[in-house]
Formats: sequence, structure tokens, C-alpha cells
Amino acid sequence: MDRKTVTIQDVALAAGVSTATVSRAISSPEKVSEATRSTVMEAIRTTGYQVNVTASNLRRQRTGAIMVLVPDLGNPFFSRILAGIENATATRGYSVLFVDTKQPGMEPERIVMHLNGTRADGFISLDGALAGDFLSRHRPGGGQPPLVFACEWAEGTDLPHVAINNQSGASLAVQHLVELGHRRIGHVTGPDGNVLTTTRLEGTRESLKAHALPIRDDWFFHGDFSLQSGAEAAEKWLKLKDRPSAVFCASDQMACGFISKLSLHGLSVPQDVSVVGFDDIDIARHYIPPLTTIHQPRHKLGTKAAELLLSQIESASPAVRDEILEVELIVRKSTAAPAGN
Amino acid sequence: MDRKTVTIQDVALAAGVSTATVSRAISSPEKVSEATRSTVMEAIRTTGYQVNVTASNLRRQRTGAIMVLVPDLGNPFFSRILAGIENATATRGYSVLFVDTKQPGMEPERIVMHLNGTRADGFISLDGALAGDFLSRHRPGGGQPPLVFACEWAEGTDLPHVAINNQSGASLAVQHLVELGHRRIGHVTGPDGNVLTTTRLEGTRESLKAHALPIRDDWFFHGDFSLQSGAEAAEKWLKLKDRPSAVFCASDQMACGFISKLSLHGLSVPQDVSVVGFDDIDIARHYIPPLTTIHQPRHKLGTKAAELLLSQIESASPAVRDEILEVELIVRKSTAAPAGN
DNA sequence: ACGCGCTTTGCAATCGATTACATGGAAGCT
DNA sequence: AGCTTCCATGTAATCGATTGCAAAGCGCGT
Repeated sequence: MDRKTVTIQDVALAAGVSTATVSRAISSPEKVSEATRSTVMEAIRTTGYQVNVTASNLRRQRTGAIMVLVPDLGNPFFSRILAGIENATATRGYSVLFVDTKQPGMEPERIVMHLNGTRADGFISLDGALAGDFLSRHRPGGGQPPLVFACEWAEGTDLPHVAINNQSGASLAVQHLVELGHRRIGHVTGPDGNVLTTTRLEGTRESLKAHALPIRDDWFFHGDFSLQSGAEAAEKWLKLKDRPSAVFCASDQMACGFISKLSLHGLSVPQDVSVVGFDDIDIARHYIPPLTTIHQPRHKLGTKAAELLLSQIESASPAVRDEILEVELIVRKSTAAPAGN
Repeated sequence: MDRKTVTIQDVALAAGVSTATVSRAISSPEKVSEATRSTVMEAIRTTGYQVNVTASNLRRQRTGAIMVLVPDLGNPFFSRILAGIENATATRGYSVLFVDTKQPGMEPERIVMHLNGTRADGFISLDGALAGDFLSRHRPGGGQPPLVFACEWAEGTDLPHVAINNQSGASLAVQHLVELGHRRIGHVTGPDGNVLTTTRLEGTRESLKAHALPIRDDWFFHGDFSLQSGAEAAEKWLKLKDRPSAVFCASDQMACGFISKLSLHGLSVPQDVSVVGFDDIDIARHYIPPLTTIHQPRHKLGTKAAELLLSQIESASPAVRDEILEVELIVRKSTAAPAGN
């Protein structure tokens, strides 16, 4: 019908009021009389008016978007978190922009460029490894848009983060194995320099120490959270003369990769070795065997991060600084008492 | 340092030129002399100017964003496609907005609202089930922003889509089973009314018919692509007196759910039944057994869709209408000759 | 010396909504 | 009646960049 877009002017004309009144009727109805408000609403309906978000944002000096920095958009681990973020922001009138920080062509300086505030009102980073370069340029309070970390975070900064209790997760895993009777426990780590790697490693070490169990270098395998790296850890495990009877993997993906490789060599879990994962991704429950793992509230992680960010955007005073969510041990079928016992 | 944002005015002042010249130096350098261009660039550097995208978009009557409608952001199947989309658009100066169409509070009318063009310059829908309500309101060419479907699509519309050859994928699966010697082949379908369900079902039927194999209702199981529904199909399979010796699942997730449930009942794949999946998600290669499946080029699906959309946005004449990508059979370990043979 | 054409630059309108300030009128109080 | 107060509404400036149009500057041919 109309080939031209309908503006607030058209509505004002149709309702016989000024554009100011229309604007007020929409965004602060209490400032407008009952009668005119309904006239305006009617005019909006008949004209089919939709506010032009761009114009509104320009005038209000905001962008109406929050940007999420994801280390790898293709990684299914993040999808639930993203859904949580989207969920919490959509209802508050913000759009969500995703940027893959590991994408080719996404060098630090390009990312920093994104953070200048002309594209987003705030940021959520799922990537703890943001260049110090960026962080130094980012002065919260100096008129820069707020940033909160989710899941991962950067140590040595005072930026708020919402994460899970990784140490406690690792402890739960080790403790579970100990209770089953395991005394020889190995660990597959995440990538170097990652906070999740270090905190989970820390938790594992502490817990082993607390139970007076050996901490042997050759039972700690280097991984990077991926399926592939779990499979590689399994190969190293196979080569050991003196093998741990249980392995705690820092991610479910690695646990699956680990088990899958063993199965190709004719070994099975938990008969030959017990395996605990971390994350409780969807497939864990349907793996073979169903994976004993540490459950992370991923969706909640996303919504909490989004809420924290929005509260920082909308009020100057951030209510909470950090938020640590608790994890839960889910016992399935990939763990059992050690064979020798 | 500067607490105020630096605008094009500041740059103009610093460079001793007008704002028009600064604008031109940035976006159409050929219209500006070599000398002034470098003066302007220098001024931009010293002032630390960044264009205000909102203002630019308002003036240029665009939004600089494309919106992606995803049936379920939490589903790992989509993540690779999203990465592909992000990849193709980021370099072209567009941001990507994601909206979960199955989110509570995302009723059709809210989605339609999003599509009015004040939020995005174009749309990619991974959801083929967009209400006809929406499609009727969406008149491409009538000044409405373009929309392309990716992966799924809505039948009976003339909106372009990029997808894979689902029929051919189903045929490849069936043919592979036939070549192994299977004559009793079942199928687990996707959700009702979904184009992927119908095309894959169609392909399966055709292929069975072509090989003169039985098409038995009790060998066709209702699913919805999820792990859970695969497990439910397995339970129905277990109850059959007369079981198919091979099952082709319309998604890898269902294949995993199917196998997982059988394993809980002490049956194993491919010894007791052969299973073929569809999609080739990451875990397929690392499942137990590694899954024979139909590989979909998911990343490419995303980039192609994005490119098609951008070409529609930027030029009036869409070069290509639809694009069908070919799939590939990946033979792993979940299929073998039937036991009886 | 003049005029034509071409390049480079500036002026100012414009995109559409929001909001500080001004105004008009009704109601309340003495 | 006269004055203050308050509510509803309108006027017009503003957000920051882009771009049509006009003018200025330059070179060149006659």
C-alpha cells in the first residue's frame, strides 16, 4: 500500500497532535492524557507506524545493541549461553550482536575498534584471552561502554564476570572418583593460559592433595577442550605402562573424544577406565556410556551475564560485581569402581 | 582523556576543512584530492575519531544489520551455519542479529514486528515454518527488506533459498545400506510439516521403491531431529517383532539417541542393526561407533545464504534465486552387512 | 582577456525521533 | 477577582553523518 515509510509526523498528522505528543504517548504514557493517548494509539494502528530505531537511538545517544564476543561461534558449547543472553536482552529492547574473536581477519585491533561504543552499549565477552592491549584501552567509567565476562574471564582486571565455580567442579569430580575407590587419577586439561584450564587444574590438584593421592606429570594430559584433543590424550594414555584407573577431562568434548578413541582400541568405559567430563553438554546424557559429568547452568550463565551488563548500562551503579554459579555432579555410567578392587 | 565523544566536526576543525570533505575522504576517497585526504586522515588519527554508525545509518536510510531467525539458538546443529553467516557479513560492514523464533515471548506477531525494516536491512531465516501470516505481510519488492531462507525454506513462496539436496542425501543413505546387503530398511523422520522431514522422507521412499524394497509403516518412526526422539524411536524399534536390519535417521542427533538407547538394552551397532545419520555434526566422527552419515556443508550454507542476501540488498537484481549444495556420504563404522547374511 | 570544462570544496538541508523549554488553560486557594 | 500551581501540549533544537547543489579554483584554447 504505502511505498513510503510512515514516520512519526504522519501519525501526528493523523491524530491531530504534535510529534512530541506522539513520542510521549509511546514512551512515557503517563505524561499524556487518557483521551489523546488513545487517539494517538488509534492513529498508530491505522497508519501502521513503527518507530525508527535508528533515529531514536541517535537522538538518545545509544545503540540499542549489546555485543557478544565469542571465541568460536561454531562451538556448540556456547550455543546455550548465547541463547540465555538473547533471552534476557530481547525482552529489554536490546539486540544482540555476535562477533567471533577467532575468525580470520578478527585481529585484536579490529576487535578494539568494535568496542568504541558506536556499535554497542555494552559487551559480554566469552573470551578470557582478550589482548591486554584492548583492556588497557578500555577504561570503564571513562565513558567507555561496560564489559562483563561470562564463563571465562581475564585475570588481573577489575572487570566484573559471571562464571561457575570451576575449582569446586573439579573437586566434585575427583571426590566422586575417590569415593568409587580410585587412587590413581589422571586429568586432561584445557588449552594453556585459559582461566578455565588453570582453575580446573588447580581444583584437581588440590583435591588430589587433600586425599593424599599422587599427582603425576605423566597422568596430566594437555588438551584444548576439543574432541580431537581428547582422542589424542587417549593415545597417550594407551602408551603408558602405568595407567591411571580414572581420568577427569576438563570438558565433555574431550571426554567423548577420549572414550571414542579407547573404543577403537577395543577398550571400554567404565570397565577399563572411568571417565568424568565437565559441562554436561546435550550429548553427554546420550553418549555411550552416558557420561558422568559436572553440570554447568549454561543458559543461566548467559542470562545472569546479560542482566549484570544491562544493570551496568542502565544505572551507573553496578549492583553486583562478580557472580559465581554453583555446579553439580551428574553421575551416569562412565564411572565405576576400579577393576582391581 | 576526552570524555566527550569526538565527532566529524572535530575532525573537520582539526583538518581545517568542512565536515563534507571529511565524510568524503572516508567513504569516497576518489572525490578528494590526495593532499587533503592525507590531512584528513592525519586529523582522524590525532583526534581518535570513529564514525558514529547510528548517525550514518540514519542518514543513509539503512540499519547496517542483517537479522537471522533461528528456530533454536541452543541447537548445536546451527552453530556452524551461524559462523558461516557471521563470516561472510562481518567483512562487508554488516552486523549480525540473532533472534530465536521458538523463544517464549517470540510469538509470530513479534517476529513480524522485527521484520519491518527499521531493525535490519535483510533477513536470513533458518526456520522454514514462518507463519504464512508473516509471509503475506512480507512483500519483497514492495519496499520490504529482502529475506532468504537457509537450510529450511517455506514451500509455496517465491522467496529464494539456499539449501542442500535432501532427496539426494536420503538416496545416498539408502543406497549405501542396500549395497551392504540390507533389504529391510527403516527411517526415523523429522518433525511434521518440516520441509527437511518431507524431502528426506521422499528421498527415502523413492530410493526404497527404486530398489524394490518394502516400505512399511511400522518401520517409519516419528521423530523431531532431537536426541530424545531418536531414543524414543529405538524403543519402538525394540518392541517390533519384525525389525528392519538398518535404520536411516534424518539427523545425527536422532542417530545418536537411537544408538544410545539400544546400547542401554545391550544391543550394539552395527552388529545388531546398521544406522545412518544425517548432517555430519562434529560428534559424529567421535561417536561409538563413529557414525556413517550424510555430510552437509554447514559453514558454506551460511556463507552462501549471506552472500545471496547481501547481493539482494546491495543491488536490486538478485543474481541467483536458489542454490542447492550437494551432500556427501561419509562411511564410518555404524553400518555393516546385515547379521543374517 | 574571455569562456568552457573539470576538479575540489563548502553550504546547508536532511534522515526521524526525543526532549528542554515555553505556553495555554484549568483548578485551587485566599 | 487575582494569584499560584500543575497538567497537557506544542515549538523547535538536537543527535552526527551524508549528499545535492553551488561556487571556487585551475588549466587551456582561441
